[in-house]
Amino acid sequence: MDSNTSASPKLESEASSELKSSETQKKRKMVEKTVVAVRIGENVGKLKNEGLPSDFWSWRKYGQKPIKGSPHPRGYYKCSTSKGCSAKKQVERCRTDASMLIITYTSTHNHPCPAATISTTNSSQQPKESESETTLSKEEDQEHIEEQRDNNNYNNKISDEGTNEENFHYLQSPIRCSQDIIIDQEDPFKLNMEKSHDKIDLLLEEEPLCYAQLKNMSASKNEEFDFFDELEELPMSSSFLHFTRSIFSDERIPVAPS
DNA sequence: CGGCTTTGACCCGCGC
DNA sequence: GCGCGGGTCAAAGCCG
Repeated sequence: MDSNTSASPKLESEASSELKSSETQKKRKMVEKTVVAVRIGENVGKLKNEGLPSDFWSWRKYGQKPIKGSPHPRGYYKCSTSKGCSAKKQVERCRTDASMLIITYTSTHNHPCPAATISTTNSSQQPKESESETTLSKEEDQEHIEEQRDNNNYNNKISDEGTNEENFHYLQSPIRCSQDIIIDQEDPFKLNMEKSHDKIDLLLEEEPLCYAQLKNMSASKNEEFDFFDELEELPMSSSFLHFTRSIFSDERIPVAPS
């Protein structure tokens, strides 16, 4: 009887909403979250979404909301690569550092990475946005370096491996780093892809590595909150991993003057 | 014409 | 029980 609100145009959707709601509710508590911090810097405004890095997937914005305590609104994106894909991500700017993007991935893709597909088709050609393995070599190298640096400088990973069933692994924030991108992430997608596509594994070959490293670090999680202090946000439990060269691979900024 | 972004409204969970 | 904040939907407009 509470459906009294027939005045609402959403009544109809309510029915379907119900389903959705139920799922949403559940998800709200148990969703897999992957938090990625990305430094955008001058890329801002250059890229599609305010410098929002485009990963392997294509996303469609379905909402935006101002977040209390944050001067910047949070954008909500759904994976538009595949119709049935329930993967989502939230993009917001770091409260303390506007040049920092905090991307939170939720749910997993139920389809192979488009980049991978392309790769499979044209192993020598890669999508612009998704950096190519070839390029990866370089970036990978850098990333590794950065990662190591991270490991060295910050063995403070916040993760409580196991604190949440979500498998969050918190990494430190890059703000201090000289590099532009930093990330953290759990890799639900990866796992998914790995299972289905071998090639994808190639693209992400370094990810698992980082992951392992991170895991290692996590073992020595000590003053993880140190970097938290820097961010002062990200109260959510998540995992900081590294992410993507993909993002700015195109516009990435040279960090080390090798 | 199709897809994407924008924006306002609605719904739900959580804290007080 | 109420209010707040966050997340999602859907219509309208814009762009390629």
